[in-house]
Amino acid sequence: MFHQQNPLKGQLDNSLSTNKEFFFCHSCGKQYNTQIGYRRHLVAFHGASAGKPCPEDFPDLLENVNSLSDMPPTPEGGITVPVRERKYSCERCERRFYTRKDVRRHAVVHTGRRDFLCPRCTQRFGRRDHLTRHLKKSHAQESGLMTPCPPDPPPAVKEESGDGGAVSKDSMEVFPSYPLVSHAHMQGSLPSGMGVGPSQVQQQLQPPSAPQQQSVSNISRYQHGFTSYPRSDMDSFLLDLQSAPPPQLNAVNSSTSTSPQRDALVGVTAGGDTHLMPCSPSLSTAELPCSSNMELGPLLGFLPFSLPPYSPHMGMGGLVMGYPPAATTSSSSSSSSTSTVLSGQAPGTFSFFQPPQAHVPQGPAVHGHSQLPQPSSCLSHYYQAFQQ
DNA sequence: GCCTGCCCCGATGCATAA
DNA sequence: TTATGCATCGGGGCAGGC
Repeated sequence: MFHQQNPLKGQLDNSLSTNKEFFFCHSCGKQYNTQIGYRRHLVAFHGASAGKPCPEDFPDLLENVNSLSDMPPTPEGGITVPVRERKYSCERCERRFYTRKDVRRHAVVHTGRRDFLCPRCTQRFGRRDHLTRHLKKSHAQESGLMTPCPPDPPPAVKEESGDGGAVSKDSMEVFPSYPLVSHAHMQGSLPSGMGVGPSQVQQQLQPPSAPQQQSVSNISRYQHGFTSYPRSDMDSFLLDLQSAPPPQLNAVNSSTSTSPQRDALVGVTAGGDTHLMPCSPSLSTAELPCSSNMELGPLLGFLPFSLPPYSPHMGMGGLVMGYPPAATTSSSSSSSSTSTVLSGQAPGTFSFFQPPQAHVPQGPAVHGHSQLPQPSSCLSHYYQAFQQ
């Protein structure tokens, strides 16, 4: 808790390293690997909820709490807050912040936009730094595997180099190819940033693309202890894929395809009767193509199967770059992978429309988001970023 | 001064082992 | 069922570049 600020800091700093430190409860002798666990223990057993985790050990807790309080200074309230004015307020919620940066960043809460897509999984983030952190924490190993393929363990699938922008220098260093582009669009719009946890997103997302991009070793990691893909979901999905009729060519050929994104996925395996899971766990790493000849862009193109589309109304407005529905259909039915589209090699597939009109490709409706506009595909996070 | 990236911190939700 | 671990979310702060 706060009481452990100083010692904690060092511990947290080490949290990402191999040096595990522990949080010891002096009251009951329990030991925890994480600060969170320790704090929850305090709350549960030592009345920390009242603001007194372990009073005997940490008398300065309340003081720290006060100093960290988000409440405005209340002269009579006894909360001693540094006299600093929150000059910048949010237009939508009256909340105030110290800097404009904070206001902009806060806007994501209202827009629900998650423009920062993890190239390794379907996770999306509203903030660049969160994505960066996610990459470092959750995909660090994969990034390590991007170095010249070691014979053993099996190499990871390297991301196809997209023409998308990098999310950050850091991210680029870790993931030189960063196909962020184009999907940000759809992501954007989770119903609302508020109350939409990762798992909720996952429930809307078909969980697949991540494993498709994972090495075998990494897949196991996703299946275990990785909240982004509940194991049950992943298992069922894999079963689904394996039991499903091979390529949805019929879907491709027919306009009844339920999901353009799915079509896009089919495009990945276009021409063959390969399954939708080219990189499924069953795929030996020897079969994993090198990044240089593997197009993974399409894998990302289908991500938000049933996600509520990006809503320009919820966003900051401005141009939205995307596929017109028709173009989406045609491109998806084309034998060429959508990566060409994503890489902008398919002139005419992109269009600007402002805002996306209401021709909603009615896939399975996402409950509770009927008010949201349709999927306006392919909005580069850059575009969105510029809108801010 | 502003913007951006990064980090820290607390809160919270989900998954899982006991 | 509960306790715990892990991940994300959101706000604050700092440093560096422009």
